[in-house]
Amino acid sequence: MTCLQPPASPLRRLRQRPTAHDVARLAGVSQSAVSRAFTPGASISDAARQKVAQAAQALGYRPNLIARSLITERSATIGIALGYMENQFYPAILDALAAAFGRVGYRLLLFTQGPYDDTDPMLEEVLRYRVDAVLVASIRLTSRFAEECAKANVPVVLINRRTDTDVVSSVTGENGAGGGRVAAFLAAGRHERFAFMAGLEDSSTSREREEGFRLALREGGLAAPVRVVGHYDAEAARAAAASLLGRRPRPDAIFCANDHMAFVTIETARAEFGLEVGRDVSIVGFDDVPLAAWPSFALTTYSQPIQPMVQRVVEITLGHLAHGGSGPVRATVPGALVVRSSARLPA
Amino acid sequence: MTCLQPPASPLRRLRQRPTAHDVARLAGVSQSAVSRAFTPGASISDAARQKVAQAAQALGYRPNLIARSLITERSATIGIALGYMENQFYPAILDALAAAFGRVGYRLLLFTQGPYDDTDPMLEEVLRYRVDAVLVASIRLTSRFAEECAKANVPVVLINRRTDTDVVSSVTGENGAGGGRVAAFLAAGRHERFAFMAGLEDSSTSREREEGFRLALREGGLAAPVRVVGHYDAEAARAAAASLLGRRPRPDAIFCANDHMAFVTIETARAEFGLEVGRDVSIVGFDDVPLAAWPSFALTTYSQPIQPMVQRVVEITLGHLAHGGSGPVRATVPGALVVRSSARLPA
DNA sequence: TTGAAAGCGCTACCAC
DNA sequence: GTGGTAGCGCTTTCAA
Repeated sequence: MTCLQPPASPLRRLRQRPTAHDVARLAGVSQSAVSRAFTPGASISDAARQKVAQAAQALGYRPNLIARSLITERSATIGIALGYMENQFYPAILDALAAAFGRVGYRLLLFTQGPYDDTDPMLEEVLRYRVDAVLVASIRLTSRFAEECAKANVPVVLINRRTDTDVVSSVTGENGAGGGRVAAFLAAGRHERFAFMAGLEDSSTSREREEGFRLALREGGLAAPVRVVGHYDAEAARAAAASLLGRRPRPDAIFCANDHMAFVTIETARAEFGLEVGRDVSIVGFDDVPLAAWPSFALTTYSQPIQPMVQRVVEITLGHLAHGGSGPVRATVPGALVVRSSARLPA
Repeated sequence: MTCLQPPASPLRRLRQRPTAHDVARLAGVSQSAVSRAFTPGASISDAARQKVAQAAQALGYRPNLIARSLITERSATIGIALGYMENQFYPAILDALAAAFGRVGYRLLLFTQGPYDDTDPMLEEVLRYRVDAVLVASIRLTSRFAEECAKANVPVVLINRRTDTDVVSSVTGENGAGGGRVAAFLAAGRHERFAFMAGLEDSSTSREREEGFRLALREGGLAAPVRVVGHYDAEAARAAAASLLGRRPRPDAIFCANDHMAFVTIETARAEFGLEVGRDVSIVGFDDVPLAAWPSFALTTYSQPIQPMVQRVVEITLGHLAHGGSGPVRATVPGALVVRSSARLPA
């Protein structure tokens, strides 16, 4: 009895996944035809497409996107560098980004801070994976990162962050204007002793919000705010809030650089100082994450609307992908002051 | 003057990324040597490695992981199907998974519910991308999903979910035991009118927690709980909580199938019914997400510790990847009752 | 230790 | 509309 198994070709490992060749053989067409059958808009007859579909079905064939990527030089994959999931803003935007990019045929490949001390090894990784673009949210990036990506011709879009120089695209909320609007609202509420809780010192977002806040206070002839730093971190924010609330005289209006720190400040005011938020002290945030609307917080905050931001990110990314040479775009998405009850209302 | 540019090879598009060939030429070695220089543990002399490293540096060369994957049949990528980011448990576990898999050389490719009505088109996608394994958290999966992945020889690990049959690996918390422990605690606190808020009807997690809860109540000779369904969703949970709290007599102990619904129930009890949680009504959750520890909620809950769960997921996944044929593993990670003040304490 | 050569599964191009 | 063929950038033999 002769052996019926085909002689294993030299390099062939125990392969079980059917290839386009297998499908072609079964369908009685060429391998090119199989490729065309799986390429929308390719020139192929209905009959051929039908036969291929049937054979593929029978074999459980699925086109290998890895092989396709090798040729097309497009991986249909977008790298996203992200961390700080404790802040509800980031899970929310991640979810929306994955959905929006999914709709136009891209998947997100996640890069968290991971085991690196520094972001640069992550940069190596992200570029080796040949992602079509890189999104950066909530992570400090070295200037080398943007340079290397530019050199490798991989577009970068920053989310909720900017660089000082205009070299890379970004989508942010109305940081300066929002900070100013918060100041005006608190001033109208007859507050007198202002405070600002910064995020990270090198965060453009925190800086811009602070500048807008300070500027509007100054223009209103009001006292400059006391300043503490919460590092966007729950523990640090708690300490910062405690130092602020322990001062005499106590500030009567605290503007936190994001909602996450504002929640911590509210918790601290209540639990450690026995204050009633919105009466004894006013606390305002920035972002308008879902939690802000919950009655326990009822946080007055300046919104950064997720959907419009994601929309801009997608547009800008696809724009870069389409006409590679286009310059960076710095988009600002309008928000609005959402008035709830964590800050005293104007009379 | 002769043209110094090399004649463009037929298929060559405007390529700018240097390849191993380019590096080899500059370093004066073979392309194989370049490959070996970037393969840990390959047999290559220090001198050669040095020359290659230098040339690679000069050219800005990065190995193309796509090309490597085509040969090795490993993409170093793990698909993760996930949604429901509003529940803090999922961002937290995603973050931890990305870090843990990053440490062993894998990236996560994100698949959200996306534009699909049904999860099956997502299945197609995930398998075309040739991910090495699939993680499923918080998404209903059709039984076809697991079958197809098995057929394609792609291991699947469910997180915080199980299938009824033993066909696929899973990592869950102590759902049954936890539900029982909650019942015992509430019984010891002299509660009398129990209620259970279920998640999704077809969620194994919710069912197991409920069974454990009911069983322990029955064994303690206590009344069976009233039952409502919150669908793991904030709006549905609010309605369910309202219906529960509007009953006469009102339940004095509500066990919610997860923390997220417990928070909503607390909010509803306070804002809509003016109740003091922990005195007028006891509310218990399941998960112990970070928010549960905040003073405003101080939620008594049964924990599902993130790190040990992630550790098990990584172990099981790597196990499947190493010896492909191994059967499914159903791991349970121990938790503990975390007593705070949202439920009346035993006397 | 090294280089030549084959080939992973597919797309792109070319004649027909 | 179709099949043949070259080749994407790499890993993996194999012989030297």
